[in-house]
Amino acid sequence: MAHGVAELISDRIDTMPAGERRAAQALVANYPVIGLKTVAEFSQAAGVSSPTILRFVARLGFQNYPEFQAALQDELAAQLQSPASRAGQPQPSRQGRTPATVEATLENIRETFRHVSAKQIADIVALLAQPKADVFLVGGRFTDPVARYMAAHLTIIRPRVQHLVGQESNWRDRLIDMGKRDVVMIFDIRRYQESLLRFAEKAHQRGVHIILFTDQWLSPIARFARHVVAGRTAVPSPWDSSAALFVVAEMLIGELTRRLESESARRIREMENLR
Amino acid sequence: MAHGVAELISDRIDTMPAGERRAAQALVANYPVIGLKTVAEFSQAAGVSSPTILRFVARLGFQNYPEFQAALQDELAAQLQSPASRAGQPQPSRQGRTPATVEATLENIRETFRHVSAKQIADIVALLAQPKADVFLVGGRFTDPVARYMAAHLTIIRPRVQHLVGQESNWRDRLIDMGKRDVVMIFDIRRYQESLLRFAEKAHQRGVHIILFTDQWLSPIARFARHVVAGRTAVPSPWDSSAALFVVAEMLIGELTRRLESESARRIREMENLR
DNA sequence: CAAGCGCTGTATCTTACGATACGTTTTTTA
DNA sequence: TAAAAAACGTATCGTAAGATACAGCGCTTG
Repeated sequence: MAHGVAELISDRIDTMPAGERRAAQALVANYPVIGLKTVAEFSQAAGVSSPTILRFVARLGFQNYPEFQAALQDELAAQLQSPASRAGQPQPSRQGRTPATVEATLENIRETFRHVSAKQIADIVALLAQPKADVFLVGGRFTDPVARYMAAHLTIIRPRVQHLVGQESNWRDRLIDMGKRDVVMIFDIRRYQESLLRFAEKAHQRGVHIILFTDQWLSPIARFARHVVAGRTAVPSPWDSSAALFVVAEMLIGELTRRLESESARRIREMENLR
Repeated sequence: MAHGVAELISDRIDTMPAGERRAAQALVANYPVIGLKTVAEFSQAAGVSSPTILRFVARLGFQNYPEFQAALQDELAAQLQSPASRAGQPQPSRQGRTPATVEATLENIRETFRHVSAKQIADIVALLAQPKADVFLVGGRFTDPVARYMAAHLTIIRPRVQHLVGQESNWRDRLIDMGKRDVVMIFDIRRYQESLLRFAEKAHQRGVHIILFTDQWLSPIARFARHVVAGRTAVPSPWDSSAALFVVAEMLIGELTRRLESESARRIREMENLR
């Protein structure tokens, strides 16, 4: 039983009363910096009183607060001196602690962006920046939340954003509103959904710009798409990972916000006023 | 002229008298841990007297010793969050190709998992693995899609999963179904939503296990939560990033699936038959 | 070599930080 | 449901830690 403070906490957090557990969680969330501050600051960050902090460190086995801080400092000193934490080398220690799926996800994100060119990003952002274009978003069974996430942000920085929800028939009815200068963003990873393919084909026939977010094996919708972003989805798990597409979505939101800076800033200000 | 303390020192060390220079060297030698200790300890380690230490920090431009320590702590907090900036040098390799927000997101994910213990994951998975427990998910303005994503998967591998949608009043009506052995998963990052807090408080009063997914500054809901997962959300963008929480969600889904392997496999097979 | 200036340490003071006693509220158990 | 136990926060206290005044010493310079 090593005496790393963090390990002490995860060992004993179950036996702690509510207030002390809050202290523990606050410390873990910003480990270890909060513990180096004064009791008053620590207690405020954790939302409890000073005595609760002191009872917390006492429960961890320390005689007093300075002793607790000394332990954190020693730990920190050891950590900063070990060359392992330098460079970008993968930490040997905590491999196995982090599930393999997370490691794979990180690599998926990196690999995804290796295959997305700056020009492609610029082109997509340019499409989305057109103020007169209507923008529609739709996704599949597991990817629709990503579409929803993107829609939630887009709605704020520009007008005419619609997330298509519910049944396929609902989407189809919206086709009537789509024209040549409009944009549809479709999220579709395997197993690819027939309904999305049918919808994409009809949208394509109306001349809409289709931006497809799919996996590396490319949904058949790629056939109709103006832009295709292929995210890596494979992880050692029964499920595919949509994390790479999620990060792509966030990145596009950020880039578009920058591009529309002046206009969206004004728009956001107006929104605040309406509250 | 950034005010990194280390840079300040190397800038001004030449203009310092002998005693203060010894202080500077001692600090640089075990940077920054010595500076976090008391003036007395610092002075002893440097082999000078206390007032010399105080004159030293005054020369660096700090009004008093606590202010100096606060600067070190802030620096440390920033450093621990993005080891990329370790040596102080900017990233050499892939600048320009990958947007900075993506790099930050990758680091956020890594850092998030650095603060999540294996035990905590196991505990949460154990809660979610109870077949008789009802599981509810709810999120805020931008995080609700993450809750939805998780719900979409959970629904498949276990029964009694419900995503709470729509108005706050809708959620409240579901409180009636929640009991001591049930679980509520809440996603809440700043700006924290009052409505979620109110809901969490009432759920807590009913004895429900609350699992909170928040940012590193901890939503006030942490007060009521049995488990708190603090994801890093800061990116160089006007928006916060929920990607780390998204990856946490995927990881939990994967772990739970493994845990429920036999049962969920049977369940999935039955589902296939129903198509 | 002597005089002046500046740096440093000792001693003292003051503040604010950690510790604790106690009353109130909450939770648990009979 | 009531009684007992535990936990939490408020208010207060003692002390340790940072700040300062001042004297001694060394170093530089004329």
